[in-house]
Amino acid sequence: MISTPSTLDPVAPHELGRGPLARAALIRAGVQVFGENSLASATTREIAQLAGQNISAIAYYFGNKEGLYFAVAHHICDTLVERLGPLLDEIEAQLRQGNCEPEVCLQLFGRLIGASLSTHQEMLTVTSIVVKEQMHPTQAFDILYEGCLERLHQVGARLIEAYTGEPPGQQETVLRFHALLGQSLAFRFARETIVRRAGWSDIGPEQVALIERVVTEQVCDALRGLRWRRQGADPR
Amino acid sequence: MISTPSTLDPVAPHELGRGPLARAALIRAGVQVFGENSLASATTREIAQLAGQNISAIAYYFGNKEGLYFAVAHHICDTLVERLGPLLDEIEAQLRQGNCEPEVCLQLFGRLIGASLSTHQEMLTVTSIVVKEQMHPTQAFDILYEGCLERLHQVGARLIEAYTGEPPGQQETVLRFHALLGQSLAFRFARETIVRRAGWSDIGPEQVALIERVVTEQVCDALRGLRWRRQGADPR
DNA sequence: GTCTATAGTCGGATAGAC
DNA sequence: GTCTATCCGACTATAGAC
Repeated sequence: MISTPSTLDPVAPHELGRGPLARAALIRAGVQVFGENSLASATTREIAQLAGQNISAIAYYFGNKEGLYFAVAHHICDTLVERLGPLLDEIEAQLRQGNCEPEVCLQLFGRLIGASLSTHQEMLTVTSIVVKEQMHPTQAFDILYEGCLERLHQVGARLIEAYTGEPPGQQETVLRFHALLGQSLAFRFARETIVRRAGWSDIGPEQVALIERVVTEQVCDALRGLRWRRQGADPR
Repeated sequence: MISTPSTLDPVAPHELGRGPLARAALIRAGVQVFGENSLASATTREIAQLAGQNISAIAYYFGNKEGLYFAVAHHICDTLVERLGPLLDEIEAQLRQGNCEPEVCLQLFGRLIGASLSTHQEMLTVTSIVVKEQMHPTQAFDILYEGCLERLHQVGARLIEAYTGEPPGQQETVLRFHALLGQSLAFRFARETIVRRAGWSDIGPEQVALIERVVTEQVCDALRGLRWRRQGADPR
């Protein structure tokens, strides 16, 4: 069980002035509270209290609750870009080189899928917000999609093309990547089901390692099967 | 876009008395409203209006809002069992027979994964409720899990065991099924992302057919790869 | 910039008539 | 069983002191 403190640790004082510091604290508390509640049912009172700020600070810095919500969406993008950006850069560099060895492609693909597995506490609440936006998109989804989801999908699809030799830009490839990524996302979107079925009390590092092995194997098998069918060459 | 009527069609009078009829109308409206909102932010006023019932009827039939929510969870179970039950029965019958041909296993598995793809309007709102329970389980998750999710997973895992010859009851097999099912669920849990990436305006029958083809192919390739590795026999 | 006080709204639940 | 009226708590947003 996660103990939810009534106030978060103060934001690390990276030489932020008191104003920006209050802003950051509110955003951090916003991630937490919007993760556990919907935009409508989250209360500014709780967010302010968790951030150790006055309620009116929300109006002052973000206009209103919705404004804070959008700021939270931007912060989530920053978090995801920070986490996935370097890997995406690396993959794009490889793709630009042109001649990407099949084994290298598979390995990069595995890392890409694996990187989407993270189950750190902050990632869990972030996931919760992203899922809500997937099911009932608001303007915040535009922020998430244009800020990180789109690029992740583009790079993933291009990696599939590089590995299988499919012509670029096919819709089918987009679907393929979405489905393969789903193998990984299932452990975040349908967390409780797998926790119960596997008899776990939590998804910790051991569990992540297990999941990663299984998912990587299945993803690679699926891609190998596709490549074999397209190129008639068994890569095993 | 889906136009949401301010009142649902009256519940088909399957010889229900007026009391049970009001009950059914409230549950149906509850699915709708709890699908679009969280338990906390859904309002009994809206549910009652959509059901064409008086607000007090909720207290009368279900005690309070939470009671209605649990009744909705039971109704979702009934819906899912109705949709998946016959297929699960068929698969279990095959498994009991013992000697299940590999091709038959794969075909059944494909149907199982495909059946989880449904994107009918009612299924979409049901999905929304299930996802919320996955991320923040309440007592309603017990109802969903014990009422249908568990059996779906058990049958799926046993089908994998029958196909690959894995020893029964391995945790790894549970993870495998969860991940493979994720390929299908991704199109319901992360609907908006694929809609945008593919440039669709909706996920209609054509789109479902495309998805089903891709997902089935990838699922079968993953299972074939596993079987080959376990049994050293290339099934192609 | 930060805080208190409060206006104005809304929703769940209940009492009690019919 | 069904309905109206209402109580009471909780919320957002704002006005304005400091």
